[in-house]
Amino acid sequence: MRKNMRGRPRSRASQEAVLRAAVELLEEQGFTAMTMEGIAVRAEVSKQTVYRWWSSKSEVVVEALSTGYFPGGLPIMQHSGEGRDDLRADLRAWLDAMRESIACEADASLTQAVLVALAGGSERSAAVHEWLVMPMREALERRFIAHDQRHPGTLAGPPEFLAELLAGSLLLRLMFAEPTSSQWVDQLLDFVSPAPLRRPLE
Amino acid sequence: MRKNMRGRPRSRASQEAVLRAAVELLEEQGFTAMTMEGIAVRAEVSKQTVYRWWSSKSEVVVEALSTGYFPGGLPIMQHSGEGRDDLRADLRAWLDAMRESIACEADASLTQAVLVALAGGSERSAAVHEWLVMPMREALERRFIAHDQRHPGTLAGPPEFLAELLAGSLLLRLMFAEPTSSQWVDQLLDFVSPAPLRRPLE
Amino acid sequence: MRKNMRGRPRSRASQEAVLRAAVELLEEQGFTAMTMEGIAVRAEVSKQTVYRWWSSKSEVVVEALSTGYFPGGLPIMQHSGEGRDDLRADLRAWLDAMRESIACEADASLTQAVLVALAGGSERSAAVHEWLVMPMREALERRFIAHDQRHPGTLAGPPEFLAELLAGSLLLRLMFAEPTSSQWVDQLLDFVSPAPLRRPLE
Amino acid sequence: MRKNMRGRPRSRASQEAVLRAAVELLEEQGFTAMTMEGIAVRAEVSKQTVYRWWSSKSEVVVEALSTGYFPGGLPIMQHSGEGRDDLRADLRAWLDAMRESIACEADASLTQAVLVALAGGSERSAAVHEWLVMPMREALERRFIAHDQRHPGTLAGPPEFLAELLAGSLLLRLMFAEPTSSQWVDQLLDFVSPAPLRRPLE
DNA sequence: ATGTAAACGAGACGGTACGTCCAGTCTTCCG
DNA sequence: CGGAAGACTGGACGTACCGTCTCGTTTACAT
Repeated sequence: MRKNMRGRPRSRASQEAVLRAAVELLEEQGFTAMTMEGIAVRAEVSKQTVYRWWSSKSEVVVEALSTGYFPGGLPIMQHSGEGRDDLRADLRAWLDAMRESIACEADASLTQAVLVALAGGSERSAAVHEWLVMPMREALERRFIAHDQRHPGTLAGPPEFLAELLAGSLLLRLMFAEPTSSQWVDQLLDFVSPAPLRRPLE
Repeated sequence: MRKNMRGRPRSRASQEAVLRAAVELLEEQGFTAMTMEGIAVRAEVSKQTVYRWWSSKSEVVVEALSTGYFPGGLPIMQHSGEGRDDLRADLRAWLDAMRESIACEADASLTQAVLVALAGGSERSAAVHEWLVMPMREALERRFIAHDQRHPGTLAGPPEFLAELLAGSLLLRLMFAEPTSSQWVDQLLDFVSPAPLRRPLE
Repeated sequence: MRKNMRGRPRSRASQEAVLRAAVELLEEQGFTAMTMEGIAVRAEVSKQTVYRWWSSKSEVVVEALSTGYFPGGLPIMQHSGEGRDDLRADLRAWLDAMRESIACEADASLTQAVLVALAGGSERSAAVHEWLVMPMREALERRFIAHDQRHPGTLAGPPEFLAELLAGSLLLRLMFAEPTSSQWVDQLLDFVSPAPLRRPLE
Repeated sequence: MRKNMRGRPRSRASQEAVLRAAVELLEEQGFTAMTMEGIAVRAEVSKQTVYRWWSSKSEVVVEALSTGYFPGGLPIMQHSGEGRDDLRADLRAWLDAMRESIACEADASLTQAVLVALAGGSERSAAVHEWLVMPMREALERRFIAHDQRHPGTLAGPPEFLAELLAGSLLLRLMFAEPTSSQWVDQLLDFVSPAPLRRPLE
């Protein structure tokens, strides 16, 4: 049984041009300053075509960001490798990357843009939460769980809590462009995994 | 040396009416939907009078919130009293209050509104950070410090870190209306002060 | 020599549906308010099919009206019959019918619509003139000529002039929904044929 | 008792610029092609200012025309002068002027524009009738009455009828750009005032 | 008491973007 | 190929606020 697709099919070129334009303008002007009209002009597409597929600015932005048009994206926690399992090193690498993101104008404005995008209503709120907050939280959580399995009892608390606390703190700092010092990172590392790297020294 | 104050003095009534109107509209419509024009109408004041004293919507909102026109405000951590010093009980009380705030539509939308208000520029960002984030963080910090002085070594980490992590996590949950369970609160308590209140009982 | 007619032949059903829809919408909404899109929808025909055969709204309307889809049409002057030749009676009958048309909302708005349809350019102007003005003028003229042949010298002026003046006056009244009284009709009759029917009575 | 006029007064400059722009565009593009947006741009006025005072294109045009922004206007019947009283000469002069108007592109398109303007509704219809039809009719009527008083019994009919018939015929010819020959004018003169130039021959 | 001067209300102004509508064209599939 | 469906560009629509600008009015201090 085939599906009967009458009428001119949706133009992939237009769709992509809009999302690309949205990200460009988001970086250049920020969420509040960018306009639907501007997106259409930049994408060389009629305004009607934008409104046909997205009903608001935030919908365009959310789709653009959540389908990978975000140039780079926030740093995600990496696992150090097969044989190695150095949580402390992995965390430090990630926190350093986050430190750059916080200092980076573009990243900060993108985060703010996303926040503004969610201000409209709870539907959007959920989308943003799923796209911005959850990935960071989950990446951290997976890493913590892995570490906990290999070195039981060396974490300061349940993996999901550590993940949530860390994510919350970092996102808030990102939002307010509150820089993180290397000292702060050290303290954080000690806090999350106090034992594993200290005990050997004893 | 006297200051020469010619001309009609600023009307306190107008000033208050504007701030009151701003808060009302913030609750009713959210930050994005409310307008300077709407504020003027609601306050029964001419638009020019609003612009004479505040140059933008976010300035009005920030002043309104930071001078106490915020109806209620977020719960703040209380100290259990002179003789007593039960961190666990104080934290639980505060976390329960936060749980209600998170569930409360008005509080969540106000928090979102405030966060959005900062999206415009870094000047505002600082004001919001100072008004919204710092108070929570500092209240927690003070409490943790007090506890640490009485019961050294029983905190899971440096007071300022615990404060920041907790504040970050809670604000993020508030922002996204992510509810907190009592189970979650229990785990959090165990996490923050694992030993001090339990071990002595053993 | 046969003409080679390849492909699917033009659908008569579609053509008629379009013209019918055009007249319906003309009556319901007037010329300005009706749209090509609306015609297509009402006729249950694709927009392209409309554009394939008519290049503009006024073309559709003009064809619809000039091929008899006009419901009713303006009253036309009748000849009283073979043996009889009462110009005065015929004129009175026709003027009474026109009086009703002028009072009739639908007729007036249709006339206005047709006039508006010509506003675009001179091509259309000619078509409308031919369809709306000429018939009335010619019917009157024929009648006046017939009368003049039987009763020479009893008309107030050359037949073609009387016809033009009458048609002009009546169409203008129709256009502006300016009602005609029976008194006005009397005066008009006296004016057109002052002597022929009165003097003999003296 | 003074009238309290609060608020910034209406700008006469803007008002005039809009009406002037409307007439210019009417001549250049015709009624259908001109747009509210175009009027605003041409008048160097914001679109909102146009809509503040006129709710539609036809309102602007009608006001522009009825307050004298019409460049020239249709020719009006003149009285030949104090001592003289030559209706025939006056009529001939006016009909010659009308002949030029009919041939003139600008005049014809203006007349058509006015017609289109009235198509919207009966409110406008009345305004147009008052501005376009009545003046012509009344000027003719006044002249006929004057002539009738001096030379009773020399007119082909009641002054008001002659006026209406003439106006109707001429306006319809103007509308459809149907030219008038000098021969036609002669016949018309004979028709309107059969006696004055005929009787001497008797 | 009488200026003088700033704050006030009212509201018009030039703008910008909104979100909708329709004109025409183009692209795809079906009969 | 004709026709139905419907996406496309383009541009005007009428509205909502923006932030600025006159106005006439009010209110307090300074003569």
